[in-house]
Amino acid sequence: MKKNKLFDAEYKFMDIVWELEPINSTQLVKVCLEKLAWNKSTTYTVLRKLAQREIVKNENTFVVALVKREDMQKYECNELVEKSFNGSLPAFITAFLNDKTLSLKDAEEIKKMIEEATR
Amino acid sequence: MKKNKLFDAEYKFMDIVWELEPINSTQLVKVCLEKLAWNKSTTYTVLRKLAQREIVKNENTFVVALVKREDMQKYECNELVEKSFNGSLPAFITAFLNDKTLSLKDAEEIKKMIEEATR
DNA sequence: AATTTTAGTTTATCTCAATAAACCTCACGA
DNA sequence: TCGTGAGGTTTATTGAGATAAACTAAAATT
Repeated sequence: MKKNKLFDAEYKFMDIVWELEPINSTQLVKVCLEKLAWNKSTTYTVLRKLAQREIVKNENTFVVALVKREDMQKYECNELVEKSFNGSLPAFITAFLNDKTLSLKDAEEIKKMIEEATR
Repeated sequence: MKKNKLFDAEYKFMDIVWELEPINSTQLVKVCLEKLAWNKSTTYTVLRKLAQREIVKNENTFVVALVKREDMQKYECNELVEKSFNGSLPAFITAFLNDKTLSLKDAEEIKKMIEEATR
């Protein structure tokens, strides 16, 4: 199992951590109950597993992400583009844009990014 | 479970089907043995499950994908961008390009796609 | 001091993905 | 006719994700 791969439940959990970190574990239990309908033990189990995988840390009852949202997003992007598109961003964009239209704003923004990333 | 979601093993199987379709099922068993080290029954099991989910069909011993590679890629793109980037292609590209450089060729290609998709 | 709360762990259960052995039927060739 | 191969299915097992009840110890509160 790849270290950074998050299963659906774990992703939902991390969404909460990323939004509220640093957060006291008892408070986290309350939020997970409210947002995910998880009982206390579920939360502690997921927390312990993710801590073992060094995705979060739980120190002095405070929970902090070791892998930040941006890092996880980057990982996911790369995994998908590598797996399904041979590492080709143009191929990804082709698939994504199929049948879609872009707003002028998004188009300008993307063009700017492309300029800046072009060597 | 979402109909189009492919687990790792299923994805590997579909890679083979997409590449070789239409393919006779006994031949498919041989290829899966060679490429994935699967025994015959594993292949027939995965095949049956995917047929039940209408991702492939197996008619008169010939196996054909009902969901083509392009369709699956499109689905995966959309799922990821929706799940992690609120549907925003620019946000996806920001995460993907982090620290990366693009070749001139890729940059031109992307710009062209962006122009064509802009309303 | 007794009780409650906090902050966990251990143990358990269910579902299902991943893989495959054993079994089955039919058709064809020796 | 018998054996083999094709083309499957049934039954089984293991691992792991998802969830949580029961248990535990320490700290805080009454």
